[in-house]
Amino acid sequence: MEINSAVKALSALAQESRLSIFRILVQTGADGLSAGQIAKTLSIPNATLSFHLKELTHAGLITARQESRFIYYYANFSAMNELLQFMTENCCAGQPCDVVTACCDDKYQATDCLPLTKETLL
Amino acid sequence: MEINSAVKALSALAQESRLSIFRILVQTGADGLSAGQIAKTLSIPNATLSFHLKELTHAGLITARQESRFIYYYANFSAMNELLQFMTENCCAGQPCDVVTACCDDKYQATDCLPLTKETLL
DNA sequence: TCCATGATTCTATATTAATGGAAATATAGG
DNA sequence: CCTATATTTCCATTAATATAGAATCATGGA
Repeated sequence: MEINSAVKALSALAQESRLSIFRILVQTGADGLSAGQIAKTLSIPNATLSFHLKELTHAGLITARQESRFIYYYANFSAMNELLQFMTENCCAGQPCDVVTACCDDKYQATDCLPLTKETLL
Repeated sequence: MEINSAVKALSALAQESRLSIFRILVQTGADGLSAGQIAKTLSIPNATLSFHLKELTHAGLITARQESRFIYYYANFSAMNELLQFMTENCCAGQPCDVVTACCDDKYQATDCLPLTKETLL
């Protein structure tokens, strides 16, 4: 990841409404939520929400999928992981710790650190 | 962590100079760098750097330590970890993965996931 | 005390972003 | 085709942030 993409992503998240939107999408997972559901949940006027969704989309943090009249938005987990990795890259010059950042993305989970779920916890 | 702190931290990082400053401090670790060293490394005018250092400090992401005429700045790793955790909290409603975010902080490393360093790798 | 060095504050200018009502667009069902 | 619903775009207002030269403050050595 290059710094410009990271700045775009961080700018997108550096706003209360957008951070809230992103977090509920992270918590919702792959199915996502429609714009209307988000607007209702967070009590944000439609026009304002639309503006914020565009910002998050342009930053690559969320993706949209149309289903009939509804547009479902869902978090882009690999974008999030790339951002986390970028922020913590080469932490402490590699010593005495390595950085571990992973969320919902096989690519990261498999190579760096297996997540501790109820299933994998022995 | 509450959302206002997270927004402050993200706003602080959502700027190219500040993100660069933060990253080299993350990479430098506990010793940190003096304002002058940072200014020289990143070719940022003193007044501008001072402004950005204040922003990062107010956001809680870095801390300063005076040593004679020099002021050393260093990353606040627990603030960073709190932020990472806030962003990924309750990811996918806890299924099918758990979130792992940790950097240079025993509290996080010990409980969630041991870092894979040359020493701990087997 | 005087000077050099490191860092911050002051200040003015320039740039960018947030907000939400109203109008426009798109889809689906009757 | 007409209407209801879902969402976006347009727009004007308001507010916040970035930049860096010059002045100021703080520390330590001669």
